[in-house]
Amino acid sequence: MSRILITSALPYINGVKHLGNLAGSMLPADVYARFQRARGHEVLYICATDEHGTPAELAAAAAGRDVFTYCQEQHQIQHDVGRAFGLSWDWFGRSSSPQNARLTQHFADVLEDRGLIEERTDRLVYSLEDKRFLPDRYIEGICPVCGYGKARGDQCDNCNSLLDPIDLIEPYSVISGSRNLEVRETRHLYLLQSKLQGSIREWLDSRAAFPGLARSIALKHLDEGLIDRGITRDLAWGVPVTRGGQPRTGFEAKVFYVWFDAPIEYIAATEEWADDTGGNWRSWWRTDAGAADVRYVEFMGKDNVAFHTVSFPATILGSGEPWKTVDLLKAFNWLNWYGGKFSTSEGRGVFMDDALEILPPDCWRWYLTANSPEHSDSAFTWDQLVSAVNRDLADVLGNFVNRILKFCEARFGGVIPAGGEPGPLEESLFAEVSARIADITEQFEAIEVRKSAQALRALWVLGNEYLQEAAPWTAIRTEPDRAAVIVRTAINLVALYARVSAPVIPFTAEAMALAVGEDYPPSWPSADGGAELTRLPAGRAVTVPAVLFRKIEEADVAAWSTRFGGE
RNA sequence: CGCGGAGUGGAGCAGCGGCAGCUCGUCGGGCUCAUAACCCGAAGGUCGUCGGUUCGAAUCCGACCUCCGCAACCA
Repeated sequence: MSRILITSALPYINGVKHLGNLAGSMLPADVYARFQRARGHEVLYICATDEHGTPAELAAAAAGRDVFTYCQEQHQIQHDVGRAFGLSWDWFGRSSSPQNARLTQHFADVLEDRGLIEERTDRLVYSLEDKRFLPDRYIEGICPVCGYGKARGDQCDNCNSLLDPIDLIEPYSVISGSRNLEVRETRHLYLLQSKLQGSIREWLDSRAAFPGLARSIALKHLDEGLIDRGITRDLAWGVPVTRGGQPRTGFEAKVFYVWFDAPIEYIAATEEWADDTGGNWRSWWRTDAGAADVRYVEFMGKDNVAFHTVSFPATILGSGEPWKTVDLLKAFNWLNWYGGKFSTSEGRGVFMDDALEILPPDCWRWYLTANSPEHSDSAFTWDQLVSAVNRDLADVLGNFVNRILKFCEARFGGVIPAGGEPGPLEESLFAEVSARIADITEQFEAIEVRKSAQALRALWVLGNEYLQEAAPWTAIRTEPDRAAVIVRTAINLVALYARVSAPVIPFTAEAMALAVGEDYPPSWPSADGGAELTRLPAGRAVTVPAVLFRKIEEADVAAWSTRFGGE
C-alpha cells in the first residue's frame, strides 16, 4: 500500500463551473482517486475554491454582496454541486482560509530571506471612476498595431500582438466603460524566477514521466527563459502583504496576486483538512515529515500547466524547504461547445447544475470519461451524449444487469442457484475476463482516461456475448444444473462490473453491488477471472434494481437543444 | 517563419516501422431471457498534399496545406 496525494485545479469561485471544467480536472481526478482507494492505497484527494482577485470582487458587487459573503455562498454552491456529481474530495477547501493566508505569507518571507523577492515600481493603468487599478484584461482600446477597435490590454484578438495596456489608443475600462484613466506608479513585489531557471529545469528533468502535453508546455516556458513575475496586486480582496508577521510598509492596501496564493492552497487545504479531521498534513507535504514516499498527482486543463510547472515550483523550490513537489501532472485540452468554447460570461454551454437537472451524474461521468479531451480539443455533441448513454450504458451494461437478474428472479426465485460446474464456455469466459481486468487496471493506473472507458466497455460486452452463447433460457428446460451455472456466472459478472465500474459510475455501481448483495464501496478485483466469477455464494438472495439507465429520447434532445443551443 | 495541439472508412477515435483497428451509424442474418434490447456477419479507408529514407511508412525525415487553442499578469 502506498500513499497517493491527488489535487485537481482549483475552480474559480465565480459561479458554477461548466462541463469543460469538470471533464478537464475534477472528474478525472475523482476517477483516479476512487480507483486508487479501491486498490487499497491511502488516498488524499484535495480540491478548493480559488477565491481571490478582481473577478470575485466585481461579481460580488454585481450580486449586491460583500465579497466575503459572496464567496461563502458560492463556495457552498460549488461544494454541493460537486458532491452531487459524486466528486469524492477528502477536502474541498477555500483559498481565503486563514491557513492559506498564513502559509502564503510564510512563503513570501522565506523567498525574500533568500533574495528571491524584490520591490519594483510598475506603471499601471488606474481608473478614477472605478477607483481601482485595472488588470490588463479589463482595459480595452484601439490596437496600436492593427487598429482593431476592441483590443484587450494584454493582447489583440485581431492581430494576436502581445500588447502593453499603456500603449492602447483611446483606452477605456471594461468595468465601467469610463475613459477617465491615468497611468500611475505603484510598488509591487516581484518573484525573481529568472534566478530559479536552473533549478526548475533540473527539477523538470527529474519528472520525465509527465505526459507530453504537460512537458511541452513547461519546456516552452523554460526554453523562452523565465521572467520575474509580480506577485502582488492593488486590491482589497486577497492575502494581505506582510513581512515578518507585520503589515508590510507601503503595501497596506495591497494583496498577493491570486496566482501566487492559489497553488499554495493545495497545501493549506490539506491543513484545513487536518484541522477538521485530526489528520497530519505535514506527512503529506513535508518530505522531512513522512511525505518522501507520497506519490503526488495533479490534474488540470492546459491553461494551468505553466503555473504548475514553473510558477508554483518556483515558490516551492525557491523556499529551500523540504516540500513535496508533483510527481505526475496530467493535463487536458478543451472540451468545446459546437465549434466555439463553453463561455461562463455568455452563458454558453451546459453547466454542472444544468447538467444534473437533465441527466443523472453517472451519465455525464461516463460520457465525459469516454470522450475526454485528453489528447486534443474535443467537441461536445448531443449525438455523442445520446450514443454514450443509450448504447453503452443502457443497452450494453444496464440491459445486461436487468436481463440476468430478471431471469434469476423468474426461474430461480431471486436466489443465486447451486448446482453444476463451470464448463468449457465458462473457462473461455474466465480467460477473457482475466485479460479484460488486467487491461482495465493498466489503463486506470496509467490515467489513460479514454482507454479506461474503452476497456470497461469491452468487459461489459462480454456479458451479453456469454449469455447469447450460453442461452440459459434454453438450458433451463432440459438441464437445470447447466442453467444454474450460467446464471451464477452471469450474476458474478454483475458483481464484477460493480467493482471495476465504480470509479467512473459510482452511483450505478452501488446499485449493482446492492442488487447482488455485495458491499459498497468495493475493493478492486484480482486479475483471476475464474476466481472473480465464482465468488458469490449459492443461496444468496438478489434483487432486480430499478432500470439503471433511462434512455434519452429524441424529444429530450430537441428540448435540450432548444434550452442550451447546439445542433 | 509567435507558440502548442490536431489532420486515419459517413461520425468520433486508437495505432506511430512489418498484412489498417475500435465504438457509433448503414446493410444482411440469428436469438427471443432482457430497457423494441442482445449476438453474429458484411459493405465502407490509396491513413491532409508533395517529395525523401528503408527490403518495407499511417508510423521516420523535409517542404507545404487546412483546422483548433492561446498557455505567466484573464482563474
